[in-house]
Amino acid sequence: MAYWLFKSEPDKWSWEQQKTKGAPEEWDGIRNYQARNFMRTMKVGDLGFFYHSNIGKEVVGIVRVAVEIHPDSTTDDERWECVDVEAVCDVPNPVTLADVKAEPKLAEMSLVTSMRLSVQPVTPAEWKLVCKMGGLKKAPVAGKD
DNA sequence: GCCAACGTTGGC
DNA sequence: GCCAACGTTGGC
Repeated sequence: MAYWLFKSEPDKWSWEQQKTKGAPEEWDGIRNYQARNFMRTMKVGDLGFFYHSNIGKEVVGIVRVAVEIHPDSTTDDERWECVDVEAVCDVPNPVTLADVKAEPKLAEMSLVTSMRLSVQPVTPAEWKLVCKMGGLKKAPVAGKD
């Protein structure tokens, strides 16, 4: 079981839309091999941060992988695949990019080191710390319902 | 809105 | 298989 971070521009697909959906939604539109390769390794029950890029630049919620890798329905190009994710809970105090950069323990986070990667892995230590910074009393654990 | 970083494409 | 040109992402 693993932890991830999913980036979305909120004017394209926001956390509010994800929550309103209330059901698994395709994480489609990924056109980057590295990001796709990470999605290929995801398992049902893996958890991820929902990050708003451009507007907000902050971690606003937590999602769960609900459906493993399958073709991206928004393209006929068979190279592009995606997973489905569903909203789990809010991050009560959104953790901004500035917050992450200001925390030495998070200096190695992909969010900082691989700025343009839209789907990226998060280590268990990073997961716990960002959950704590976000005001969650207990960090959700991947693989549990 | 600008521009730096970086991934992808295509000519050779 | 190199590398210049180009396109996109995303912070500022």
